[in-house]
Amino acid sequence: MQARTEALTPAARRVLDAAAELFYGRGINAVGVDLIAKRAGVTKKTLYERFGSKEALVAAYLRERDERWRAWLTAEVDKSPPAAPPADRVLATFDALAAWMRRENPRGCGFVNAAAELPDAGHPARQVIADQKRWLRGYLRQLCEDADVAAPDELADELLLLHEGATVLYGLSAVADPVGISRRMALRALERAGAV
Amino acid sequence: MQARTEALTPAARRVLDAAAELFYGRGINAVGVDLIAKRAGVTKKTLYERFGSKEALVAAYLRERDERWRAWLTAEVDKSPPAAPPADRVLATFDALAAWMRRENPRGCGFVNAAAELPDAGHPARQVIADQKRWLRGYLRQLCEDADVAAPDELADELLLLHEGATVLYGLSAVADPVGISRRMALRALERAGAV
DNA sequence: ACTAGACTAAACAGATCGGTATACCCGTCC
DNA sequence: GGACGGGTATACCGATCTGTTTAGTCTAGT
Repeated sequence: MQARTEALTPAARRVLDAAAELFYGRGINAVGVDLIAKRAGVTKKTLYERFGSKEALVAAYLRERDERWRAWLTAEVDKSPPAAPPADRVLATFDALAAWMRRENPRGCGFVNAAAELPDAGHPARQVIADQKRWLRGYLRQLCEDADVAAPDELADELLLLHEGATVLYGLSAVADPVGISRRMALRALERAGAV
Repeated sequence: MQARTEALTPAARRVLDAAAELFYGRGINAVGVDLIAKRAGVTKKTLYERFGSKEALVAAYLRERDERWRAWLTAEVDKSPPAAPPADRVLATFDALAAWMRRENPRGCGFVNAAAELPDAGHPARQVIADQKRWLRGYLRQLCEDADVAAPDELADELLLLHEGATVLYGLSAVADPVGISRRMALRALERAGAV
């Protein structure tokens, strides 16, 4: 019922994989549990025994997506050489974002898309979405502090806004290289804050 | 069938109003035509005679929302006194955005939300969404040119990204004053471009 | 050998989906 | 006064929605 990401049964694993692909690719409300079960090679009974409800499955999908994104982002940031200036780590978040978009985010941020489809404040997925954005802002703020900028809170807000703006424009194919634009603006913000 | 905004039948007018409120408030896929017809005090027959299909109704909803936004934005920008520096007109777009969000965009950009729900590239609404973003970028670019900045295209990209970033963060309630953050960054970008 | 857990197969609710059909009412314009 | 357009009311279509039920199989651990 709880279905933590660790220790999923094989069938539950396939359900979550199928759900992730379908929810992200077609939208949450446009995908029924029958289709998910079929794609996973699983009966609805199993799906409901493992996840309890569609709502909970949606939340599990977002939770795992969040975990993957955090792991990817921190790993990419930690690749920058220790000798490099700490501001490079901030810029690395934009390079990580660009690669992430190319690889698994062509339709824009899964969390923003989910929020668009789930207006009900009581939906369990809303909590996951809020956590995701809060974590990212906290992470950016920490990087700013490490770079010894004057006002880390303000800069973190700006960087978060640049991340989100780039992601949504990427999904809309409205401009050629939204992440490049964001990175350029982030660099200027860092310079202004005396971090580079 | 085409249902242009001008010259709508009284019943069609009520249908479009009801559809706008429901589509924006609950999401497009979560709202059925039966509910829209009921809310409008209209039969489904009338709805289908006026709009032809749900797809077309969705497109009409977005088209009208776009018209309202354009009218609002240009009117607000044109309020800035003619004697003021042209860069003020660029900043005025952020003040207009802030007021718009407060008044009728609490759930974020209706176009971004719609795009999240309509992955099918052939959906008639996709065209409306693309047009909306293209128009906004063109408008921002024109304001930049009027302000005699060095690279109006680059600046327009940046401003568009700030608009979108602010809108999505507003919808997620992730930071306190996203439009304020955007406006602040826009001002710096204008200064750097020599427009102020 | 027994059992608990993970699973399949298939039918069944009751509601709602987008869309269509039939039949009728009423005001306006010619 | 007759045609016509805009509208109502109601029923229907097949498909799909989330979720449940009954019945039974297979496998791993003790």
